[in-house]
Amino acid sequence: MDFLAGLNPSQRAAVEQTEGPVMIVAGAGSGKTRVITYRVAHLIQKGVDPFNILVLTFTNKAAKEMRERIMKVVGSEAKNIWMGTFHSVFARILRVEAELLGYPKNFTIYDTDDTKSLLRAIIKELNLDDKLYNANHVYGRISSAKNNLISPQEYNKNEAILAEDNANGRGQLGQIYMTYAQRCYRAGAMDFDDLLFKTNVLLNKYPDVLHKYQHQFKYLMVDEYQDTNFSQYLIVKRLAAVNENICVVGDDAQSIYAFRGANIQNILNFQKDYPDVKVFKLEQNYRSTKTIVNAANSIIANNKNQLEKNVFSDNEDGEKIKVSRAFSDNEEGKIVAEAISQEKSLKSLKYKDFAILYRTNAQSRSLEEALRKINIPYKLYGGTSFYQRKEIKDLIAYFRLTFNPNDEEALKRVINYPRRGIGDTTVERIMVAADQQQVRLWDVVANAQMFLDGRSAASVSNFGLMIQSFQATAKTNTAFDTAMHIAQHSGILKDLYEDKSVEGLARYENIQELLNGIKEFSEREDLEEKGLDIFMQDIALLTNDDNDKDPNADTVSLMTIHSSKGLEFPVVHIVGLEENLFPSQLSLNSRSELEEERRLFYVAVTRAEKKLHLSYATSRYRWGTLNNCEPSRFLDELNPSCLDLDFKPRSSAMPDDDFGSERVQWQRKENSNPSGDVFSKPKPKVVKTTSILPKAHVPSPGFAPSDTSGLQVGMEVEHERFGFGKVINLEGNKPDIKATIFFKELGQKQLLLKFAKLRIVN
DNA sequence: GTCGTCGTACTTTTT
DNA sequence: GTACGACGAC
Repeated sequence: MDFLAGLNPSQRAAVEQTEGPVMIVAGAGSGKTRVITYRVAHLIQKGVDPFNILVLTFTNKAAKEMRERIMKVVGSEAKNIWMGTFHSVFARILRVEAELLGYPKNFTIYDTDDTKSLLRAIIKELNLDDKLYNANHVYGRISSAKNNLISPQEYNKNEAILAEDNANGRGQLGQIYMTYAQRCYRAGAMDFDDLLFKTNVLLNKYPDVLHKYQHQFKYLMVDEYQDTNFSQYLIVKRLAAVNENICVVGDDAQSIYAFRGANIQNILNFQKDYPDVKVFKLEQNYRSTKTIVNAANSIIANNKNQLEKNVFSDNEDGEKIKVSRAFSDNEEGKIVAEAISQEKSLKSLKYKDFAILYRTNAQSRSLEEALRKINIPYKLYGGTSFYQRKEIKDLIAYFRLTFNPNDEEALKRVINYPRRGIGDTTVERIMVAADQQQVRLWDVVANAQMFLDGRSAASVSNFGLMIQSFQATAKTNTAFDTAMHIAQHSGILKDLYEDKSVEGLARYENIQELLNGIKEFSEREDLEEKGLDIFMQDIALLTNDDNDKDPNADTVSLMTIHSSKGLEFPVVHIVGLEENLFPSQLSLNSRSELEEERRLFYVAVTRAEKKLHLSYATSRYRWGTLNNCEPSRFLDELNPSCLDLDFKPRSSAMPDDDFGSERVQWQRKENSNPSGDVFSKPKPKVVKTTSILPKAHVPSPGFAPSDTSGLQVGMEVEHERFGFGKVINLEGNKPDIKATIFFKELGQKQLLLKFAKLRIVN
């Protein structure tokens, strides 16, 4: 157990507390992965059978890395741990139990594209306005229903939901949801949310099944618990109900997936669910410099709903955070690229020590161009992953159809690709026939002569025979041989081969690559079953980084902040710090959404080990047009003593020269932080300000001080001169209550309530 | 039934 | 500026 010696006291305590409910609140960079790894290793060394351990992670990559690290400590035993994402682990369980729920073991997993395409079809069939019933919107609505375990039947009985839909003029949503669920069922398909929803159904409806898994998983661990939704929460709660050996790990400050149903309350309320929970806080950040940790703390202090913790660093102070201003998105790219080039040679770093993080994928373009221009190698993470490419999905659709001929989305995708004379009209007829005769699409295809006539019957029939021949091939051949056979006989390989354009060539190569991947799978020695059906099982759950050809290549990393979670880099550039971009325009409607954006910024900042660069542009192309941009409010929230600005005031003293060298000053630069307290901000000098930063506050019309006796932490107030701010602390007794208020424009100030003239905003 | 052009919506994040 | 779906011509 010598590995325990390398842990600090709180890490070690968390590792050694193996029994009962445990919550580990792990600040950014506090060695969370280490703790989970060692905790699992410790369990195994104590004699717990790895088959009895279930570890749920947020990404496939995290699971893979963790397994490898555990393997280094306890050896190959680690292979037997149940470890993976919620989706992959419960997909695996659902395949075993599928028939109880009326699904085939080979059920298809519909990805987002399949789901949307099916929804579009349903909306069309129901003769609904596809603008009002936008597929994205409908999907979101159904997804959130499922994540809250609301079935179609319950949806259609729920007065509140129906009233809301009706009020929005979308009274048919319940009908769409119902139809969608039926069609998925008929197709033997589950979407992402179904994997969790149906698991809940399974565990709820079949006590013996629940009992089986409760006793199988004697020890549960959930990573990134702050990002779990209600559906996931309930699965965990049910599974843990017998042994209560449940350990959740997370950081409320890094909860960034509420937009897709994650519920931050899951972690905030864990102590209520398990009153005898042992809580461990990992507060020492080993990753970043003091400057970076302090900056991160100053950001997150603006959020109110938090678990109390004090993240600190014993590392060196490090360099200040460089803030750059560009006049356009392209210039921003240039600034970043040049900064990387310079810093690399100055500090003898490698390209892979650098990461560029942005809010939206669309921002990558200008950065890529700038990097290419000065020959900096880079790697783009995220974006369209390998498995989302059209040609890959086409071939996979044939595979899907082979193992699940009822998979209607796959059928529609390839029934006329490559072209075989089965046009929209014929497909339409097949669907109508299936509806009228109450049979599945595949039944119509397989018996085309019974339902269709003449020419189209022949081509559809031939298509059906081809799929049946694939099924026969699959029965007796390895994954690779089957895949190759299908690629050839479907005509896909030929079709792509004949396309001699650059894109066509790339598509052909992608298919080759998929086939190579399947070949490798076929040759694996650690698997008992190597059929193509096994290879196919998790394919819808694989994402971008699964196809990382050369993880050690020396390249700069480009990715969204969301996908950077869990990673770290010596030097990080966060770009596009502009209002309406970061924070996103769509998040400005509510406090909770804005707080999520702020946590996102916190995540971004805490990726950096040594040096952080921030940048924004004053204009940027969006939707093909040039837009003016304001700097992000998040810049104002950073502790100014951590910053190093590359621009000076655009005040009267300094005439504008040109865009590039136009200098603006951040007024707080010079006089920062006399007290040394990272949160206290200096009294502002009254400076003639620019369009960018603090304006002298003009009180709202009719400004009048409120009665502040009922003032509480979290309230928003307006001060006659200091402007708007939020109460972050109250101390002392009446009448000498002292309020700590974080002013939007000026930062943190302490005021005696009996003197301050404050108007309570809300 | 197929191919091409035009119009629209997209830009939040992903299992 | 792109990508996809709708619609019309052949």
